[in-house]
Amino acid sequence: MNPASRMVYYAEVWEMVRQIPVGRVATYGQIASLLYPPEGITPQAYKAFSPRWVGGAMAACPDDVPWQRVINSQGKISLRRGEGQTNQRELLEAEGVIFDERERVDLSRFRWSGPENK
DNA sequence: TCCTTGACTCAGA
DNA sequence: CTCTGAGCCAAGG
Repeated sequence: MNPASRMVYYAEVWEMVRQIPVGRVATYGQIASLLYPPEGITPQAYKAFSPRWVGGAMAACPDDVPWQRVINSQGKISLRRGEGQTNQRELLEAEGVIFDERERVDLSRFRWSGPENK
């Protein structure tokens, strides 16, 4: 897959993430499932790896993307290796998202319901 | 070209 | 519900 296609995909991810309202969170897999696979990617490959691509997109996201609202399917914050603990949790708490004592979010309560097919 | 790693997920205990 | 382990395909060294 060429770099250009990947950038386009990243841009789509960011666009989707920007639609997550304040006080809500979404999972990597959820974001991925809302987007169409990049060109030249088989459905199987997409299913298997899209969550990590979303992660990759987050790693390179612009400042106007609320990356902190994207967490893993367990409701926990995932950080890139070596990346020190950021204040992602504080950012979310400031938006009204509640973390339990194990730094976990109750997805059944804060999970973003999707683009609402506006 | 080969080998390791990955902001993940799902199934099984 | 929580903890472990295996697997997914591509990118990067």
